[in-house]
Amino acid sequence: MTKKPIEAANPSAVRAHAATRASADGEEAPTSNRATRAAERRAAIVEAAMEEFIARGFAATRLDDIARRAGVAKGTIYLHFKDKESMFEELVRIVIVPVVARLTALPPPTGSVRDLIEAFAGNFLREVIGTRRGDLVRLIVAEGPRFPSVADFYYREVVSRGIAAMRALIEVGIARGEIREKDLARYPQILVAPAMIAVIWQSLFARHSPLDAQDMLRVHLDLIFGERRTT
Amino acid sequence: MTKKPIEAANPSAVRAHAATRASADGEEAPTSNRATRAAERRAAIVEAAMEEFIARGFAATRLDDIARRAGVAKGTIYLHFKDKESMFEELVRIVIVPVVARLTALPPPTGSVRDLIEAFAGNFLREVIGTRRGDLVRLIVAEGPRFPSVADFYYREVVSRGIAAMRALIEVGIARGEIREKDLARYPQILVAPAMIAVIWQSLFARHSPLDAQDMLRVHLDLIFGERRTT
DNA sequence: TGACTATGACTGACCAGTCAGTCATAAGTA
DNA sequence: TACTTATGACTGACTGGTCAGTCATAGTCA
Repeated sequence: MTKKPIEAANPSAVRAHAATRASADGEEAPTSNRATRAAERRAAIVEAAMEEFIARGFAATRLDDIARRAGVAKGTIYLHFKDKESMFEELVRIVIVPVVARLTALPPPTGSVRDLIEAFAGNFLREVIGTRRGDLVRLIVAEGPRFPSVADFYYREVVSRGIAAMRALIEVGIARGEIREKDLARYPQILVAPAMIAVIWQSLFARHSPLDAQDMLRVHLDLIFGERRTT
Repeated sequence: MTKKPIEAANPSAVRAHAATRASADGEEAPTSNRATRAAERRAAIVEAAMEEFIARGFAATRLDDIARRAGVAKGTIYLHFKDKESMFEELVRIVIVPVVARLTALPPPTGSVRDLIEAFAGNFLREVIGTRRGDLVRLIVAEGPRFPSVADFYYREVVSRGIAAMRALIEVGIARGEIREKDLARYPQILVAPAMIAVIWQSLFARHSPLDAQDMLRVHLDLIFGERRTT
């Protein structure tokens, strides 16, 4: 059943193997510690899986491709993840959580609400819009209906928190007289909408007509807070 | 190769056949005209395909399922469409075109810019948000990167036209003094963003927390045009 | 050496696309 | 009109290829 003779007669298999290891990434030092190695491989798999899922979507992604890209055999994937589905679900968690953590680590509440929101938007711009992470958001929108657990997770960890945080900020803004439109507190989605549109625009239409997300967000904040004094 | 004897001995084949025809849809009158029949079937296939593609995405949709849902044999699909991919592409065209046609058939330009935009938003709300068509938009966002032709079509027929139309309206609004924020004309996306968010929200998060899209759009227009006199 | 980790050939399920055959209807004929 | 022949729309069993997941074997570390 196995092809031992052929393999024995074909040392290139070993060479190819070693080559894969070495060439997968230029940096990979042969870390001795076992746990470290495992963690590195897991990270490589996650990275590769994200690339593939973003590029092809869940159903069309082949585990063979993920394995090849990660410089790992297919079986290895199954040492880290139960199956394709749970790999996708874990992947989303693994990638989203640190982003949320970084974004919610807001600077101390100094200055105006507008400054606060501007700082937040700046982070979002840097961390999400036009990055691999932005593509992940699009992927969640795409696969959400087929992965209720992913949609639930995303709603719970990102959307509901984000909405709540924005609502709190808006309420402060209204109390301080920075924001006129009182009903805005009922729809924090309006505050966030252009940022989401920017994310989607960058992955779908950037090559038709590029979008200056930063400038657009500025205009949007002008709309909400009134024109800014030209600082 | 053929199973003539078996079929001859098995009249159920004929019965099954007739049954399929009759039971496919309760309404199907035995239209006599051949061309009419063909058109009906094509429509049934398109309808079924849309349901399946929306529910499962392109890659995970089985043509067998589309055929069953349309009450048609798989082979029949290939009489109408070249293959799965071009079926998907044509499908998007077939469904999008009439919607655009209806939405761009604007009422005569009476009244304020705000009234115009409100009428448009009302149509959009009725025609797209929370409907099967809205799900199709989500599907385009999802599959766009893998179907450049679909993304291109959508950009050309829907996005660029929509943006241009909105920009024109905004410019009139600015000229007439209805809209303060002059820079808005540079980013008509901001005007449209909450509507898009509503579409996506309804397909992903409606069950977590329903969204009153109509009210939200009203608030957003208040933001742009200023509070409305309580008519 | 013994336990743990990694490999990749293999299996079986699944599915897009095909095509030989059927049959309702249209066209032709008397 | 009534009867025969031609057409092509429609069917669904079948094929070839693909791919998730398995597992016997090989390699590695402590």
